[in-house]
Amino acid sequence: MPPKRTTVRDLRRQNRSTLLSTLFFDGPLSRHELGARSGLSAATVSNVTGELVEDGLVVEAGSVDSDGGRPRVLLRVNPAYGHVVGVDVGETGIKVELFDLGMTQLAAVEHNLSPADPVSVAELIASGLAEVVAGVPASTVLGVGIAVPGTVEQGPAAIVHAQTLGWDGVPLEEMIRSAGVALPLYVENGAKTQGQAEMWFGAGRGARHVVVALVGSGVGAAVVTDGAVYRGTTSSAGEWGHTTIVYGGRPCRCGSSGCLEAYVGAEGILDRYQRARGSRHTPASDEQSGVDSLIQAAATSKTAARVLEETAGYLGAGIANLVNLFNPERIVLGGWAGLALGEHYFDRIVTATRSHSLRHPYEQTSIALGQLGPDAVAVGAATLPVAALLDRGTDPRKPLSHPHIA
Amino acid sequence: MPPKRTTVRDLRRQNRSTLLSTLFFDGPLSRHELGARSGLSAATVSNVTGELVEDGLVVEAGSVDSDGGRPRVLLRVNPAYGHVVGVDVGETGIKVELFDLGMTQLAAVEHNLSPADPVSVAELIASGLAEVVAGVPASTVLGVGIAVPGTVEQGPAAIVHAQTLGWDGVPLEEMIRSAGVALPLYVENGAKTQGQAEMWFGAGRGARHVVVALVGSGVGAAVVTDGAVYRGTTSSAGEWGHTTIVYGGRPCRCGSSGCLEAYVGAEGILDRYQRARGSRHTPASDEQSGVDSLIQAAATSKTAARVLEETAGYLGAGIANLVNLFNPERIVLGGWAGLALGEHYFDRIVTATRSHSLRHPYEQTSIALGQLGPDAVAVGAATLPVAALLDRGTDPRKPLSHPHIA
DNA sequence: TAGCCTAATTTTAAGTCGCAAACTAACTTG
DNA sequence: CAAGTTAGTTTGCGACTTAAAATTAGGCTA
Repeated sequence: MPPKRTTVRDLRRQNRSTLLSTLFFDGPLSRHELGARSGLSAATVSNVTGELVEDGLVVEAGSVDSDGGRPRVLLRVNPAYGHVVGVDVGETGIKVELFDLGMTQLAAVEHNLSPADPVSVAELIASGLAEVVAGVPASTVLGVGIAVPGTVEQGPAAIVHAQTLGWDGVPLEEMIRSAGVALPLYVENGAKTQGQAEMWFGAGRGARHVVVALVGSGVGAAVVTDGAVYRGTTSSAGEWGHTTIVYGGRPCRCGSSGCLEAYVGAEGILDRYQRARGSRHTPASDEQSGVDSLIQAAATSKTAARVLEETAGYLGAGIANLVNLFNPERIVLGGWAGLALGEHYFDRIVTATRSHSLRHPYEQTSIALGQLGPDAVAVGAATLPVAALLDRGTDPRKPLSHPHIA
Repeated sequence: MPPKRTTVRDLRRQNRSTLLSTLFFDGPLSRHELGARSGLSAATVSNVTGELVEDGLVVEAGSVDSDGGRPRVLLRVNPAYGHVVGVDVGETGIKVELFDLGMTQLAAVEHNLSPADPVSVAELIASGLAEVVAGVPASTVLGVGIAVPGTVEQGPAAIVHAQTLGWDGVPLEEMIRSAGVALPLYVENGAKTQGQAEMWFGAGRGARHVVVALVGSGVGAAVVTDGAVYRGTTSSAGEWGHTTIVYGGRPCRCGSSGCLEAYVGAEGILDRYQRARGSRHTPASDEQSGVDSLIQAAATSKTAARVLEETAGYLGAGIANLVNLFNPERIVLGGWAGLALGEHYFDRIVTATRSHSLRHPYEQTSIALGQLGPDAVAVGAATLPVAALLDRGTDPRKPLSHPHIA
C-alpha cells in the first residue's frame, strides 16, 4: 500500500540492474559503450562494473582495438555464474531443462504422466529437477521457473487453475516445496512464458509493446506492455482464447459460447471441418496431425480450403481485437497451430486483421510469425529466475538487504 | 532508447512527487502520517515538505490534537497555487472550464460549432480559454488539457484522428499554438480523460487495475493498468467499441462489421429497435432521447424490452472480453447510454458478463456504475496538467533542470 | 505558574551515491 | 621513443536519506 520510498541505495541497485541487463541482452560491451547506452558517467560505470566483476556476475571477454588508443575491454555476463531451470508442465507430461546464464541448455529430461494428479506432478517436478541438476553444484542453481497450462494466481504461494488438467485451485508451489525443493520457484502461465521467450530470443526482440498470440489446442496471448508481460490484478490477464468473437456462436469447452478458441483452436478447426463434410466421426489420431492433414487436404478439397480460410478470417478478427485494444507495435503469431496456419494463410490472416482493425492502430503494428516453437515454453520458464536476477541485480536467493561489502 | 540513468537528484524528485501526490489524493495529512504512508523517514518528510511549503505548493491547514503530545500540523496542497483548464471538444461544440488545484470549478464557457473545421475549433478553444482565464492572474495557469472524440497520436505535437468530426491527421496542438496559446497543452482522447476522472474522483478511486467502459453514441474504454491510463505504442489503445463481437455481423460506421459499437452504441441500439419493429423511418429527435424513450417503452412493449435485453447481453459479452484480457479488479460502466442501461438492466449485464468470462478473472472483478456523467470529460482533461504537476513535483511549465535553491 | 510528560518536528552527524575533472594505462604513429 | 588517442580509474564534492539527538508545543499536575 505505501508507495515504497526511495532511498539512495535504490539508485545503486537500479543502475546495477540496468547495466547487468544491458550486458545480458546486448552482448559483450566495453565499459565505454555501456556508459553511452545507460547514460551513466564513466566513473559510475567503472565503479558498478567493478562490483559486478568482483561478485562474479560479469567477466571480461577479450578486448577490441580502438583505432589509436587503449583497447576496450569487453564485459559480459558470466554464463557460469549460475544455472536456472525451466519446467514445462504439459497435459501429457513434463519437461525439465537446465540452462546456464547464457541460456545454453545443459541438460533436459522428459517424463510422461497422463493422469495429472497434482501431487504426482509435483513429485515428478522434484525428481526431474534432481536429475537435471545432478551435473552442477547445487549452490549455483538460482531458481526454477515452472510453466503451467492454466492461470496462476500469484500470491504468497502460487495457486494454479488449469481446466485442461482438471486443476482448480491447486497450490502447486507449496506441493513442490513439500516434495523437498528449497530453491526459489517461479510459477507462471505457459503462454506468458512462451511470450517471454519470444520477447527475449525470438520475434519480439527489441520491441516494447507486443502481443504474442498463441494458437494451439488452446488459444492464449501474452501481452507485453512497456517491455514487461502484463499480468493484471491476479495475473490471469491475456485470456484471449475465451473472448467472444461470435456472440451466441459455437459452444466452447469453457462453458461459454462463441469464444475465439471454439473457432481457431485446433479442436474447433477440426470440428468445424467435420461438420462441413457432414461426417461426424473421423477421430484424427491427434490434433496436431489432424490439422496438418487438413492443411494438406486444402490443396485438393474445397471444403478443407474453405474451413481454413474461414479460420484465417476468425483469427484475423481476433488479432484485430488485440490491435484495437492494445495498440501494440508488433504482433507475434505463434503456437503450433498458429505457425502452421500462418505459414499457409499469412496473407489472408493479415487481410482479415486489417479489415477488422481501426486504420490508425493497424498502421502502427506489424505482424510476424513466432520464431520459436512450442519448445520455447521451458526456456521461457527458465527466463523467470533470470529476469529476477537482472531485475534485482543480485542473486535472487539473497534477501534484499544491506549488501555489506566485506 | 538509453534506459534513463538514475542520479541522486531523481531521488528527491521522486520523493517530492510521492509526497505531493499523497497529499493531493488523501487530503490533509500531518507530516507524521505522511512519513508513515510514504515509508520515508520523518527527517526527509520534514525536509521535503519544507521545500514544498516554501514553493507555495503546500500549505498548513490547522492542527489536530494528539493525545498528550505536540499536536500534528496538517498539510494540504494549496488550491490557490495555480489553475488548470479542461477543454471538452465534442461533436457539436466545445466546453472550456477553469479549475483551481482543488479541482473546484471556477469558470466555464460553452460554444456551439457545428461545422467542425479544425481551424475554427482551434480558434474557439483559444478564445474560450481567454474568456475563462480572464478572472485569474495569467501566470497561475499551469496548463490546459484538451479532450477530443478520437484517437490522439502523441508526439512532438499531438495529432488527432477523429472520424466523427471528419478529422484525419489534424495537428490540433500546433493549430492551437498558432491561435496564440502559449500554455502547456495536453491533448488526449475523451474516453481516456473521462476514465481518468472516474479514477480520481469517481467509481475508480483506490483501485489500480480498472477498465472504464464508456457507452454513448460511440463506445470506448479507458484501461488503467497499475494506476495509469494505458496508451499503447501510439496511444490509441482501448478502442473497445470496434472490437469484433459478432463475426460477420452488423456493419459498423468504422467500415468493419460486427463491432461492439454496432450493437450497443446508441445508434446501433436504436437501429436494431427500428428493424425489430419492422418500421424503418422513425428518426428520433436525437439519440439520447431516443434511447430514453426506448427504455420507457420497454415497460409496455415486448419488442423494446427484447432489444434492450439483447443489448445487455452484447454489452455483457463485451465487458467479459475486457475481464478476460485485462483481469481488472474493477469495471466501471459509464457514458450516458451505459449509465442508462446500467440503471435498468444492471443484473442482466452482470449475468451476461459472468457467463462470458472465465470464472477466475470474473471472480476477481467487481462491476460498478460510473459516478460521473459525461460532464466529467472536461474535468478529466483538466486533470492532465495536474497529473504532470504531481508527477514532476513542480510546476510543469518549468524546464526540468537544476532547482538551484536560492 | 513552574515543572513534567508525551508525541511531533527539526537538527545533526553519518554513510551512500553519481558526477566532473584530473589521472593513469595501453596502444598507434611518425 | 615522443606525441597523440582512446579507455578506464581515482579523487573531491555536492546532493540525498537516515538514525539519533535535540527541540518544540500542548496538556496536566502540584
